[in-house]
Amino acid sequence: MIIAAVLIPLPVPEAFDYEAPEGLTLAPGDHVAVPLGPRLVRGVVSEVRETTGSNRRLKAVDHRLDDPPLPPRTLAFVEWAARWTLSPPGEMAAMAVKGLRSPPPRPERRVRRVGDRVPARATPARDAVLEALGDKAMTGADLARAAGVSSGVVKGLTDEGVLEVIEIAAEAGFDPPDPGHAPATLNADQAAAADVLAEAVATRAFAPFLLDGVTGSGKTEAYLEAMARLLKVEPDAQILILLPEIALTQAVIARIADRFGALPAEWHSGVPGPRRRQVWEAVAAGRCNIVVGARSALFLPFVNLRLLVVDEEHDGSFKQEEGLIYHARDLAVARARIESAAVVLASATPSLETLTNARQGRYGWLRLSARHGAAVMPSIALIDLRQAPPDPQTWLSQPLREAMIETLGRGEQVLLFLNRRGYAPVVLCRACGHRLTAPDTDSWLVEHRYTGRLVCHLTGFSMTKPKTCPACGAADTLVPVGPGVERVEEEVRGLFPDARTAVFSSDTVPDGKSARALIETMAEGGIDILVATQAAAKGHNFPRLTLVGVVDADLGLRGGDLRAAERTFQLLTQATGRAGRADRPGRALLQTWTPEHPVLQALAAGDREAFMQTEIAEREAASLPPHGRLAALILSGEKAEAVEKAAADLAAAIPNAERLEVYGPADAPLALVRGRRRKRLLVRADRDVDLQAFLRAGWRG
DNA sequence: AGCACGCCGACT
DNA sequence: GTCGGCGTGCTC
Repeated sequence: MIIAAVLIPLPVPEAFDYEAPEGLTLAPGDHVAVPLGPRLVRGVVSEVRETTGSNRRLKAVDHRLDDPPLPPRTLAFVEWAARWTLSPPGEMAAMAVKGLRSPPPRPERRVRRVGDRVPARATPARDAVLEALGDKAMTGADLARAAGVSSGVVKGLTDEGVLEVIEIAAEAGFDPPDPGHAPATLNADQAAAADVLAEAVATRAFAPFLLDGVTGSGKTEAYLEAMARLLKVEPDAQILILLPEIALTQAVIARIADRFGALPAEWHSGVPGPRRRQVWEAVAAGRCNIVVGARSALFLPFVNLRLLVVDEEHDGSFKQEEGLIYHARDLAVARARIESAAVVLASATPSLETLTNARQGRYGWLRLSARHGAAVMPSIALIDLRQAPPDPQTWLSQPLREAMIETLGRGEQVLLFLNRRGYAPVVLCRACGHRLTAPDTDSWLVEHRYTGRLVCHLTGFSMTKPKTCPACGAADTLVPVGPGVERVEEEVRGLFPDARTAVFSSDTVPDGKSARALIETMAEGGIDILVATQAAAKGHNFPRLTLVGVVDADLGLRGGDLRAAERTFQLLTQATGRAGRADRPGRALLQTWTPEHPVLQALAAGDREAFMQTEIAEREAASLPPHGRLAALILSGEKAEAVEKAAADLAAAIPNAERLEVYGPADAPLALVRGRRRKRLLVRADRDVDLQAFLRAGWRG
């Protein structure tokens, strides 16, 4: 009997076995419909094997589906990723075939002339239609518009048999890229990096790289050149470029279109379903060479994947934290290994993990030192707020204000960076000290003045600001505490009433279109002072921007997160890197209450290496990642005591084995979400311990 | 994830 | 006396 193991989109730990019915030949990667309880579900065959007699009665596969099968290496990657992330393999497989959920785009209906048939009765309107159409094929609507008549005339001619309707498959849009279309001139560093990459790709062996270069050093040109060389020799090669956010895809797509004279495929949650199917099928058929996408593009069915690029590899958005939990940067490296491909992790501020891999020689290290063109790195200085405190209820110190005056006086632009949306992060009652929080969640309500509401940034809950304190009932005692971008903008308007100011945050710029509009206005000099969150920190070039003021450089350093220092360093490097990109020197001023902090010292000195060294040494001393492994187990439930007990029982049940410790339970970072109490355990293990295997065994036992 | 079975309140 | 609430548990 032939048995097919089938991955089903269920939270079960393994594939289900089904009997392959007589006459149905199945292979791994095939899509099948299988009976599950009372219904039929879609699944992917992961394995086919022969057995003699079974100890268990198996149901039979119902039928095979007509979709292009998952290529063997894609399937291998899916199964590996499920094991690595401790996820149900069927759910990983479902993620890889998500693109097949919608039908392909509807074919376009066009009309054309049937032979030389003429209408029985000619009218001026009909003549105009036939004139406008000629021997082309057009959509009915276009034709009516071109002829200046109503669509009824076209329909009449069609009904009479003078015109016929034909269906044309919607534009597939996967033109082959032309590696020679518009080659860029590279500097020595870029050329060297492209050389190494191109050679590595040509060997068809797994080859991971860190592409390390400051903002503006031309990382993109370097990897585009490597892509061009690959495509020149192997026009069938496939390349995947992963970006941390959808907002960045348009810029990269434009660069690729310029360089290769053809649009790459785009893949992320914003792409409509029918188009997704088209891309999926084209990738599976090898008809599509370049894909630009967000993390889920990692699961596309490439058949000849030769190069992966993870741009801004340090970016936290690569980590998917809802539903299936995975880190796209880590999985990209795994996929490259399985595909025997090259993978490039590109960043101006690499993650400690990647930097450690480069230092220890596991990854090739490609360094781009020069900033492209004549621009120099901005000079960075700290403003010690203890020496120059802002006035009460204001946030800009005297030195920063003076620098703004100078900059504006030269007709240049200022960016004030504060990674905090809204007007004020906290609302307090002056009478009783009560802090307003969202219902069933212990996160603060953030005041937003533009919308006049109090908003929970975690759940999206919002309410109008109450007149009286919900705790003590006092009237008009609720006061905003601390600054958000809106409040800084208010201060700026007071200080510089004649300057044109704008706020850039996910509230003022909710979608890609408005973001592009605001970025364009800024780039053209239509804004003097931009107050922005991290939404504006990356990837944009403002030629007249010469001063970046960081309102609260200490913000990210509070709280005991493992990566707080690293993230702050990366974010502030990005933000300060906005200053002075063209021919004008830029400078950055960081307001801080703790100028002695190593992160701020390293930023001021422009010494990434020193900071990373210290940080790596600290992690090493504590055997924390990347020198050890760390897993967080979060338990949540309605009743606080029950969750606490379960967490304590679990902690006690985990043996404190050799080279492995359990910390906690303690309150999880979001201790109360939607009425559910959350507790967290941390499991730390040495680097060579198979933490996944340990955890997998743990929750079965 | 569905969709079952399984024990306790208001209805033809 | 039944219809139905959603609480556990299984699906090859």
